[in-house]
Amino acid sequence: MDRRTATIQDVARVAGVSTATVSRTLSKPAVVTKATRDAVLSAVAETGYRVNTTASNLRRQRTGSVIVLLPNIANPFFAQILAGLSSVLTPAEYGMLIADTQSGPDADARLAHYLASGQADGLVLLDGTLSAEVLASPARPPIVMACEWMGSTLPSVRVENARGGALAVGHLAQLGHRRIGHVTGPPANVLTQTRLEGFLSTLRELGLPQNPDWVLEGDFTMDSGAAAARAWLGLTDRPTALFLSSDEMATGFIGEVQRAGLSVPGDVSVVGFDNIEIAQHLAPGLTTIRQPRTQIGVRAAELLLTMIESNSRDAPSEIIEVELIRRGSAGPPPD
Amino acid sequence: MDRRTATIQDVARVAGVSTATVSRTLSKPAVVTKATRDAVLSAVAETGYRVNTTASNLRRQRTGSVIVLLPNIANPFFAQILAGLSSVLTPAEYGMLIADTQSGPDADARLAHYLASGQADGLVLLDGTLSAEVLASPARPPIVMACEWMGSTLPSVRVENARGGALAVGHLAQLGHRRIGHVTGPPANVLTQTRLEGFLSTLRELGLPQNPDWVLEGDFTMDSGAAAARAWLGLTDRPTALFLSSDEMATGFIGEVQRAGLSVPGDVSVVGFDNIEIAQHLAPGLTTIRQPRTQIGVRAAELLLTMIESNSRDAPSEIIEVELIRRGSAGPPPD
DNA sequence: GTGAAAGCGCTAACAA
DNA sequence: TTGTTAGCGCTTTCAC
Repeated sequence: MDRRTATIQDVARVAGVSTATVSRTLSKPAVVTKATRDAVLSAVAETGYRVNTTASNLRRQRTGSVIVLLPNIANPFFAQILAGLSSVLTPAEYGMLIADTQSGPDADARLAHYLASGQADGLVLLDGTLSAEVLASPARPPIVMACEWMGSTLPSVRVENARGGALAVGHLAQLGHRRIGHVTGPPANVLTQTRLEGFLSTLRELGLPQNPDWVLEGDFTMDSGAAAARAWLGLTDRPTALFLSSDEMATGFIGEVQRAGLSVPGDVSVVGFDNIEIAQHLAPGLTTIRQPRTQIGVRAAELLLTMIESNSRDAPSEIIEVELIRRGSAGPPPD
Repeated sequence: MDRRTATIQDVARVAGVSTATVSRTLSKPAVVTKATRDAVLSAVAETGYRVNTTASNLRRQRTGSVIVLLPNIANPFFAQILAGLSSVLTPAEYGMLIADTQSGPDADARLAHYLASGQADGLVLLDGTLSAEVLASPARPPIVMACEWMGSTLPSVRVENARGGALAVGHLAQLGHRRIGHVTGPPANVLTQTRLEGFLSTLRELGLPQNPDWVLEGDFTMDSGAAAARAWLGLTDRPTALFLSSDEMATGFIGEVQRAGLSVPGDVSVVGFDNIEIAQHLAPGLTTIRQPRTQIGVRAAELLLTMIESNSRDAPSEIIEVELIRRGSAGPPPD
């Protein structure tokens, strides 16, 4: 019993055919006669043969993998998109290589590296802060954006972020709020911009006041939500409701407000964004804008595979809808 | 300007040397003269050459990637271990391939497949429910377990799970509780077993009552924590404190208890396990057992790389310490 | 210190 | 339908 794994040569010898026939049998079984197919398959079983992916890839001038570039794997938000990506890529026999842009120093350089390296048949970008020039690379593989990106014309799977902001404000206004504030994500992030836009334009449409003091800066984390709560507590002229650009921030916000002895929604109404798992387990439940993250991953992967297989660098972008989820954290304003 | 990327041949031609010299210059620069090294490096710059990893791997009989087998990428718990793994594997030029055992039907078969496929230089297992026999595979690559696994003798990075259970019970007992319950993870899971053991043995040591009605079954999710809360509410003879085998469950539990109009820790004290991010943002903050997940990933990756590079199938296992984090969710029992 | 040459294991023309 | 053959791009002896 040999320690080394069997090669296609071994199978060919055992089956009494050429290596080409073995290869054919495995990749397009219809093209060989049943007799040879049976012989080959039993030789495969006997030898325990598995194709050597590396050799196959080299010969076929492909890599069999897709690189996913994201800011932070540990963020549950991305983790769920990854799950969606994986559910499509794995069955299609593509490996998913994950590159964390936060772990290294220069994210742009990393991207440039991956573009040039030829280490992947395609790229999925989940980081909206990368610089666009990098993509000028001449022989780059197909790329799909799974987030918004200012001024990019790349094929993308995007969520109706502006509409999410609009839904949030609309809901709060309908509950009777007129003094509505916002906690943003990190300023450089496009999601931040778009949700803020939806927020502001809806205030305008509804004729509600726009007070710059009521727009607080966050960075999507729970910590920054808690900080926003402290800032809100310190305002002399507090808004009665807040739309926060992520559920994580909303969670941190609510916790801090409650620890200060105030009540949600009694003293302040809160609407988040994402509908992460915890939203329904908080007390009160978190009213939020649902964005289907697994689906974003699934569609992005499908788009990318289409591009890879048709050897195209372009594909129709896709918009994924958001939805308001009503729970207990938003109610009528205090009299 | 050619569309195709430059090969080692192109570099050799431009530099006026052989391909062997180019290869040497790039892998062990010390072995060539400064003159040739300079010529080669400038030719590399000029042509924009990058080594073709696939070809290199084929020639060197390696794959350059590590497979990580886990139950569910979307789980933030695993996501953080992945971050740790990635922070070691990426700089070492290993790709990290992620295989989700939940997405396919037969996890054991998947594992067997990966073991035999030769698609990776090493494996990291994060799934404690896989069957041990599968590992009998003859020519398998190095494997590291980053979780406990009944009866396995594989090199592993483990956490002091039993001690965690003991710390939780000890803390609650010290606060004055004598009626202490437990919410477990899924029964098949080894973590479940070990934490339960720590829980039970400490009750015994401290002479506290062991009531089977006070041990509720969960599955680590927030939903199951909420369900446990409903079960607890339905008990005629309620424990005054609970140790839950995950922070997610504790979060779901607290939310549901609060929605029922009761208070934590006023009516019931809660201790979780993990110290996930939200623990400090709940109101009250969640008292819990900290396990350093990123570090688990880091150590597992380091262990695996050592094994790969020394071509060994064995390595000393490692235990990572846990720690009690005191916050507000555990207090004295109600009189 | 450097070059020539032999493959790693596979697939896809092309020929038979 | 099947076999022959020529590489994919690289690394590594083995000579010099």
